[in-house]
Amino acid sequence: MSSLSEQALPLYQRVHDAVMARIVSGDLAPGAMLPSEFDLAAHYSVSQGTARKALSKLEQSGLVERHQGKGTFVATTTPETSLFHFFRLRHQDGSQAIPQPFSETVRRRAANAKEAQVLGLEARSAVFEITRVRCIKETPVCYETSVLTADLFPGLKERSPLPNALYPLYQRSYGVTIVRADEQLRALQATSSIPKMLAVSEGAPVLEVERRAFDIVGKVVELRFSFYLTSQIHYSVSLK
Amino acid sequence: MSSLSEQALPLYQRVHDAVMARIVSGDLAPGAMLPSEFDLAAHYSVSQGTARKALSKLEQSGLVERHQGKGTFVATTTPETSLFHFFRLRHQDGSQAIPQPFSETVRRRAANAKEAQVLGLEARSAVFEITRVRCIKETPVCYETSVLTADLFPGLKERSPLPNALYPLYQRSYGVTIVRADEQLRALQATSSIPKMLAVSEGAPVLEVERRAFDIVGKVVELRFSFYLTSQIHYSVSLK
DNA sequence: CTGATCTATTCTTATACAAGACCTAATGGA
DNA sequence: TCCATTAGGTCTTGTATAAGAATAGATCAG
Repeated sequence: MSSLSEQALPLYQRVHDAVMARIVSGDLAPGAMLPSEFDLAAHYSVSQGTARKALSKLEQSGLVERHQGKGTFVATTTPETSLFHFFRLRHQDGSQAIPQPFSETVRRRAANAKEAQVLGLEARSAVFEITRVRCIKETPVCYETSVLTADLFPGLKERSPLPNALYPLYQRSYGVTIVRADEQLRALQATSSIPKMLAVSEGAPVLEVERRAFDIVGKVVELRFSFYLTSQIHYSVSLK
Repeated sequence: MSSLSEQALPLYQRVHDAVMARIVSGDLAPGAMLPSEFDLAAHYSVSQGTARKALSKLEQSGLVERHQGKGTFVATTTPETSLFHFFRLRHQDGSQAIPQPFSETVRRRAANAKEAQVLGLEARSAVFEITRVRCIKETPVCYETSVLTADLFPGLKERSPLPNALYPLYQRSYGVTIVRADEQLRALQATSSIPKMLAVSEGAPVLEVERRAFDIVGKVVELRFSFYLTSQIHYSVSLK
């Protein structure tokens, strides 16, 4: 039997934590099948119902998917799911708007003070900076800059051009799963390099989105600034 | 025993649906205590564990709150909860920004085409229009217009001035519980009456938020347009 | 190739006991 | 007598287990 050391916690919680640790560590990769309820139960010396409750908690938090008769699997952040979750742009008719990459630059540089603080790094640590302009039907609508801890993404620069959706890349190639993103939105006037990149006049209204993307253990992995033109599209969110 | 007619559904699902119906109908009002697991079990001729599973589902969806040793209660949308959920404004330091009402007008008028369609009304049905300017520290930061189906909120006009948070009022005085809100955000230039109301120059960038607020059965109850100045504050959202 | 059967999985339901909250009445000291 | 404290009882939800049903897929006989 395996170690379920931490006393005082309910059994199902301890099993939950143990399985979650295996997922977080990468021992159980996305898409992998988990042990069955009975196997888990035997392994941790609990009943099937208790193991089941642990798995149900993991399912609730979206970490695993369950299929009757088939098994339980570590959730895969498919491109679709990722787009659906973190691409908040919609056309006026409500359909999802997916701006296509138009230009892209990836460079490695030292983090500035804010970036180091947000990403939890030493001052002036190495980061990757991804700058992209994205278009909808030939019209530029988005200018965005993503900053990543360089150590977590070795060789990222050589992968350019990067795919439209970055998070599936993070997960598949680097084992970094983005599960949450906090965003701050403001309306600004276009200044500095933005008017040129988005082909609008100086002072035009743009929607600024500052995003912090978190991995499975709650660490900030990416700091991103996006600037959107919202004449044809809008940012859509559901509060519940 | 009560009717659990619908066959083919699991027992716990049928109990869940039956209890949910009582909540939706208002038979069990917000704050009311539900029958205990054993009472429910006896009433519907199932085991305590099955009744418990039904209640757990209701808890997951946020419809009820459970407290060990005390009981299960229909969830109350407290002012705090409401603010926390639907007030998305934050100061730069991340603390919640709560703009205070500065001026307010409430009038009854006929719905325009879009309002009638969104609210699911006949063309030109009666609606209430609430227009407010809100301030943070004497500075106007928000201009908003809410449109409500008049039939659902009798005597609303006479209640002016309305409280800062409207949703607790909807719930306590009219039995309308807001559980979800979809929002569309755009960056616009201030035009028409907005520059005057918010004391900014024509063409200044403003954040427009178009909100549809849904009640417990998924019906749109309120259509709201808000215009924010985002120099001191921002709109904050967490995607997960 | 088709259909029956087998096997492995999750899902549903039930039962027993543990733990927490609260009320009440007994207790004991001032 | 009065009042605060405490112990017990009872009602509540929480935790753990077990047995059987439902589902999906593989296997095998014909």
